[in-house]
Amino acid sequence: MAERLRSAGRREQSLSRERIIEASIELLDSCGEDGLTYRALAERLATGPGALYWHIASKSDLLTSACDTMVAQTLNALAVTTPESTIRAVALGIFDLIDEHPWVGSALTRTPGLLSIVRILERIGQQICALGVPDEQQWAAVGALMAYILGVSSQNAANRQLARTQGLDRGSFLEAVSTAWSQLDTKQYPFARSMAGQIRDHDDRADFLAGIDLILKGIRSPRQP
Amino acid sequence: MAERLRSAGRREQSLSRERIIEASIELLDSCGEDGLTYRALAERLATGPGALYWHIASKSDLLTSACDTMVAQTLNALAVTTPESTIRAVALGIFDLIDEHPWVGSALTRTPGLLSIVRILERIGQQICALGVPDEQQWAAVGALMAYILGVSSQNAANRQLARTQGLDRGSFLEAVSTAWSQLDTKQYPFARSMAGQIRDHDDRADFLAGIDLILKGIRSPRQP
DNA sequence: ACCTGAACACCGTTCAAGT
DNA sequence: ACCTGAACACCGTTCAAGT
Repeated sequence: MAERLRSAGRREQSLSRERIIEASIELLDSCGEDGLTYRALAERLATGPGALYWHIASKSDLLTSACDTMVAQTLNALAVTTPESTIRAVALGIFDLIDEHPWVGSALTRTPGLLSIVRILERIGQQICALGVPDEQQWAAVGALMAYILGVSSQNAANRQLARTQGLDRGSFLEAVSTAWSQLDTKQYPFARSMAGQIRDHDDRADFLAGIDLILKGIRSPRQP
Repeated sequence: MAERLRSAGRREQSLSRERIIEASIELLDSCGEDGLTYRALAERLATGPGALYWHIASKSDLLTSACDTMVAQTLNALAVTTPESTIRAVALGIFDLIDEHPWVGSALTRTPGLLSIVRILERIGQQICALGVPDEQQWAAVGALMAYILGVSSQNAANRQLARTQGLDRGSFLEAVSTAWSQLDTKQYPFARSMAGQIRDHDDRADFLAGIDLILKGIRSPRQP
């Protein structure tokens, strides 16, 4: 990646890839995923939509880059300690990132091969190696953790977004889900019904970590008997 | 400007929710997620876009219903045997469903609270109960499995879609990813580099099942020492 | 009740024309 | 090299008007 001049002291910044991505993140945070349009972005940057195409290849490029900026920031802020607690820290870091910026979740799950994905995978992979997991089991271990982290985080983000769409806060939303589940047919949905109560009071973050520990336990435990 | 040459196929059945969903599934399968538009759907059904709104509330409703139809079909086709092998069967059933119909993956992960999600959760939950998992661990166990199944399946579907976008078959796509990873910076990405070789030859389905077994192992193993 | 199709209010993206 | 803004080819959705 060729570096450009970093003398950013100018008062009126001219358009640049960085500035566009920065404005995109602001727009995504304030208006959600649907709020990011070239027209709104152009207005915010006091330019025309066509100008953006000089710096950004497409909307997908824009979303991907914005997402990668956030992920890189998050990962850089983490301290590295023991392997297992580092894995937990990475997991929680991504969970919180997506919780606060739901659009990161969909960007992350929609486009594979993303640099962001490799960044996260690398962090976790190094810890899996440090744990002494045999070579041939490393891929499965990292794959399971990646899928779980991205899967739960995105699901959580989607939940919040759905709640916001319906104008509910977290409590009322869970209450509504709980009620809906408790009214399911007893014969067809006994398990979902039995979970209805737990849904209402559960702590997303704690449950998320419990799942991570479950997978770590599977990774740690001896080979299948 | 373009004259309509297509003699609209006569409509033998009158419009109905079921017929619209059926046609949507055909369209989604043949043209992908972006191929489902009200205009294309209306043409296929020899009607106008407005007519569809009499039966379907919105596009989101349409996608959700199409997704639910597929999931219900898939789950109904599964035989129930022992708890663990039933969980594996559900997991593989969803994996294959999403592999063959990638749009199901994004519909499933985008909209939570979906009936489809409850259907899958119920099937898995019943098996978790049958395994004798203590009440207070059931939610974490089911949550981990759900997240893993939906996460990996959707990631896999996204990969295939990306490959198709670039006009590559599965082999060439994995080859490309493998090459990209092997060219990453050694200092920054040692783990991803070391996985580059394995990526090329790996079997998605086998890896997916390996992850399921990893989680099942975690569920089975005794409480944290 | 159900269908029609034009119209509305948007999109992402392109491109001749400017500086 | 970089920016402008009108224009193109689409969207989902609505609605007066038909049967």
